[in-house]
Amino acid sequence: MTNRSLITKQKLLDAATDIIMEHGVHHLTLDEVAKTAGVSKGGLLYHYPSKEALLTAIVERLQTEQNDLYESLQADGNGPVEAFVRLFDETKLHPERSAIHIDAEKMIAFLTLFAVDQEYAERWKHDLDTFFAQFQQTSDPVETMIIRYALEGMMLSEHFNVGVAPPALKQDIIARLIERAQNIDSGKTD
Amino acid sequence: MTNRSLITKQKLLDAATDIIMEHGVHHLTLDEVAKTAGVSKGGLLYHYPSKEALLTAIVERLQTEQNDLYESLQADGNGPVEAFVRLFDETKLHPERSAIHIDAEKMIAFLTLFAVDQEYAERWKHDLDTFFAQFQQTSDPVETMIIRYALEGMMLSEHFNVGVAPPALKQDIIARLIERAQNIDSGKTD
DNA sequence: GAGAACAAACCGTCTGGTCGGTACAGAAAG
DNA sequence: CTTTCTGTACCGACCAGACGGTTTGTTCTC
Repeated sequence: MTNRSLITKQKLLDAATDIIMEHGVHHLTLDEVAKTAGVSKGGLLYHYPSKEALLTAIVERLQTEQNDLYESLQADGNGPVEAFVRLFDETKLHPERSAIHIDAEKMIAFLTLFAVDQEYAERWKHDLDTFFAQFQQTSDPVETMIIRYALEGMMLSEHFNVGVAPPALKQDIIARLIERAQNIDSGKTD
Repeated sequence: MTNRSLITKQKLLDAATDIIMEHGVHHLTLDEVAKTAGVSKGGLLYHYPSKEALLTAIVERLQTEQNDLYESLQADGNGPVEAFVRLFDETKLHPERSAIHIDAEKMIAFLTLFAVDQEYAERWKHDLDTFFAQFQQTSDPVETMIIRYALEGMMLSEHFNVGVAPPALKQDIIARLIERAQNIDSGKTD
């Protein structure tokens, strides 16, 4: 795996992610990905021998990026629940770390792939299950799950631009979620 | 529109919804819908002259079903926010009203269609925006939005069966959401 | 029997994937 | 130093199947 090869692969994954985000999976064709990445179709299939391999690579990159960010947020002193909340507002908090930043929109790409084919969901189900299992071990599992669900619903709404909250309200929502997350992390049962 | 025709149309919409729910949009082909509904492809296209017409009909049915249920919940004495929460737990609350019941899973079909093609989202964006606008007019817009987002995130999780809460925990979550919804509807600012 | 409701063969396009070939960088050979 | 060889990276024409939609014909209902 030379450096050149690695760059091309990144370009392809970026292109594919962009297409999903901007136009929806329906437009995610091999020709379109290759064109967007500035690579020929043959070049694409040289690196990712099938569409499924490409999709797998997308999700795997999202997975590791998110995990890295989550761990760095915890290393910064955030509790597990608060770190999760800040995952969704990372852009504004640490713009300098944008290289490893996976924003809420990218996670949508994840969910979108799931929606297209249920079999996809099965493949990463275990990883996600173990990740979310910790949220049932906090000082207030009910509130923790509400926070988690709220964040996921929020990014859903934002992505499809349906019934979105005005920026000011959104800030208040995040603030309240962070406040509650801190309470949970510090063991207060409210 | 004879009675026979109406039954066939319902069968087709049911089949299409089922396919989306169980296998994902990728498997939603005209042949598959026709086969599942026990109708020929020609029969399908007689009623819905294009795939887009079929998809439109699906979403429109979901829209009206949900609106009907929401209004009947409000007529039962639930406040606007509480009614929205109960929308997601309707099966257990009013099993006898299952005919007009639109459960969380069906709403996923909605979102799934959006995921496939962003252009789809535009078509119903206005309707949804006006529906959700009322949630910013409650006694506690921040909490109202959190409740709404939480419910949407919850059905997302349930549908993809990813990191789902055990039944007992889920009950507690719904209970707490209803409690808060009642507070909001009754004007308590917490 | 007339129109509505449906069946089934058929067609054109789109798209995932194949395949033979090219460009080029470096190693090996002379 | 020049030539030859080799493997990586990439190109683009082409193919086969899938899928949306058409057309033509048949059956059911009134």
